[in-house]
Amino acid sequence: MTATASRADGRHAPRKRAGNGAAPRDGADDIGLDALVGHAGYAVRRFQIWIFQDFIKTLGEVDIRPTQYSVLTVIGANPGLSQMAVAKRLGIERARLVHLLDSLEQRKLVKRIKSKQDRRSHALHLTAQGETALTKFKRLAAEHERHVEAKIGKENRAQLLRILSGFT
Amino acid sequence: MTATASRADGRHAPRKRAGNGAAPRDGADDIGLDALVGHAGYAVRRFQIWIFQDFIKTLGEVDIRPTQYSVLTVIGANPGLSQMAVAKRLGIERARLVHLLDSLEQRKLVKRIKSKQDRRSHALHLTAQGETALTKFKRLAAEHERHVEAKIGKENRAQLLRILSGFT
DNA sequence: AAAGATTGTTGTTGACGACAACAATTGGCG
DNA sequence: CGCCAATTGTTGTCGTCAACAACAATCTTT
Repeated sequence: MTATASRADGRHAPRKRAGNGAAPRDGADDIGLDALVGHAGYAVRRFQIWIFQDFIKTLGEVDIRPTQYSVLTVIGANPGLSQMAVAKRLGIERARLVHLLDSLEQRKLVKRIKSKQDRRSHALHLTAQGETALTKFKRLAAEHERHVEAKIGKENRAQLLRILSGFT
Repeated sequence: MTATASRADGRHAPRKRAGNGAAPRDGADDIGLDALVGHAGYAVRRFQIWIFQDFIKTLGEVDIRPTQYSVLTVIGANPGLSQMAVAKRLGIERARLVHLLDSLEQRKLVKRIKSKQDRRSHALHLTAQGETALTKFKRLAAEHERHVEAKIGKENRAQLLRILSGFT
């Protein structure tokens, strides 16, 4: 055999100080992402993780997660909606919404009222407690939104909302 | 009971044709999101769902998901990294990376080579098969990226990448 | 050499999306 | 009218993913 480190699989070395083939580099700081940078999905994923974590932390004192907040907001703005309508509007599976509403109803924030027009469906309403609570949630959500501004800049946040306005 | 649909909880109607209190509106088209619009997190979540679904579909023929793609890309660009380094760089739990690598190793795309410097860690490399496969994956990923451009516009995509460049 | 930290691994928990099946009810159509 | 298809809420399963906790093997520090 030749002296050139076998490589029985017969491929060219990946053009980047691949070296001996068993030398782990740690650091994790100077690692190039190369092709990964330039992928919109990757950037969006990382940002979405950050933004959700900040939301969860900022609304941690009231124990409200982003999805719960969106449900409460939609019901608050459109009382009487059916579960199907809420699910469709928010892009949530109606099966998933069942559990979300179970939780929110247990916490006395939401009521399911049996509709008389369509006895299959429920008309969703905020309770009195739910409305006052939502006011507080909105205040905390606004605080979270300010964190976003502080992170990416007021101008950039506005641009972001404009660019993604088609997905709401 | 009176004719006014009880409302024993005694609250004012939430200012929007709440009406009888048990009238579900369907449609799901003309539902106002009100406060939800204007939340960066909501727009980003919806967009992220869309973009991932397109990625999964576009790379469906090769059965590669976004996270798998990111792992392959980083390893391909930085051969010899340890699992810890990859996990830290991509913001993945090292526990999660174990399963990801199990899968990729079964498919002969990645090799775990026991390091001689630090016998706790593994040096990660693409196999020959993995390198040629990654080339194809990148071509499909570029196609996916063109879908994104078609969806939000070339200019907006560039702006998005610029705004979120701090999260890569 | 002993104590503490790191690496890979296994396991659990909980949120979440995707599906499938089901009972009750409604609506369409012959 | 009566029957069949569709809709609504519900329950359940499966797979992905983040967050922890615990552990053995190994390194590092003292």
